[in-house]
Amino acid sequence: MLSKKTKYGLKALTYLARAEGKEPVQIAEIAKHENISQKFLESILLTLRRNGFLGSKKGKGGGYYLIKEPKEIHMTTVMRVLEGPIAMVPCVSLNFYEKCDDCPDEDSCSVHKLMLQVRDSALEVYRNNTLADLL
Amino acid sequence: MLSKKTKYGLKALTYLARAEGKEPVQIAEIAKHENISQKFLESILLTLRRNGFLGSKKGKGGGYYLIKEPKEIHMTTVMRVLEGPIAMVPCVSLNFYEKCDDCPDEDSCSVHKLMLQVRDSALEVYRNNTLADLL
DNA sequence: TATTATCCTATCATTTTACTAGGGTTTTCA
DNA sequence: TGAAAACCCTAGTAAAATGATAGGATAATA
Repeated sequence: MLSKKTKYGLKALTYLARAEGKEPVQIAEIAKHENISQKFLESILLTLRRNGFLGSKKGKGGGYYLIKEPKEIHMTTVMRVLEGPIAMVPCVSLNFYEKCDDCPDEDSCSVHKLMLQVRDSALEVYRNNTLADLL
Repeated sequence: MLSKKTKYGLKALTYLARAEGKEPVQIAEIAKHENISQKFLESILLTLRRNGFLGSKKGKGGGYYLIKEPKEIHMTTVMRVLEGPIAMVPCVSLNFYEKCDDCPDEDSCSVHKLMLQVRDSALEVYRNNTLADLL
């Protein structure tokens, strides 16, 4: 299941992309429009800022804004930051690889075989989508 | 993340497929070979039996066995039984559809748009794989 | 009838998730 | 200059899911 964190993060990014070129957008405004708990959204926007997706401005008239063009924001990176590994098992993860404790041989493991395909198909989707594609 | 339940279930099915044609296989044997907690595996095999994948025999010489040919066991059904919905959000689920509380309009929802593609790509993989393909 | 092995329910510890609390800090603007 | 606006940051917490265990009931076999 997609976590709410990721879901809300994607919605916030979309909202900001639609408001692009204008003034910074306040957390409260996004939270209200997208029906998200404001405090929770605050923490999500914070991680998006720390990971280079958003800029922010403090004080009155402040808020958040995209620091890249929507077409430069790839879903692979968004998903990895918000949701974590794209692979469903660590032993097929490109960026978070880990060997299974139990499994002695990956090559003969049926789970490995299947999840490799699932990972590749998900990656293809994420690679083919930027924020601009979701507007 | 793939749950251990699904992972172990897949491994058990694979094990049984490789032992096909022979006598029923005992839980203990599968648990040992695949490094799975026996009691946990017991409950998994039980749900696989209840969902029509396995047959069982009690008493001495008993155990579990496949009741279909490996090539008749599709990953879509296995995944749905063990892991639940294939979709990452209920609003794009074919078999477990649910409307989102927050989202007023699915057609304009960026999350919906993206997750629809992810679901389709995962489905394609699962549809193209039977248990026989994983051996 | 003793042994083997599945069947079944309940419980439990751990982890993750989704969220809340409660301030601190910076900027703006009257 | 000072009050209000808005982001910054850490910590905590309730609920749910997960992974596993306990303990016996039932059925088949020899």
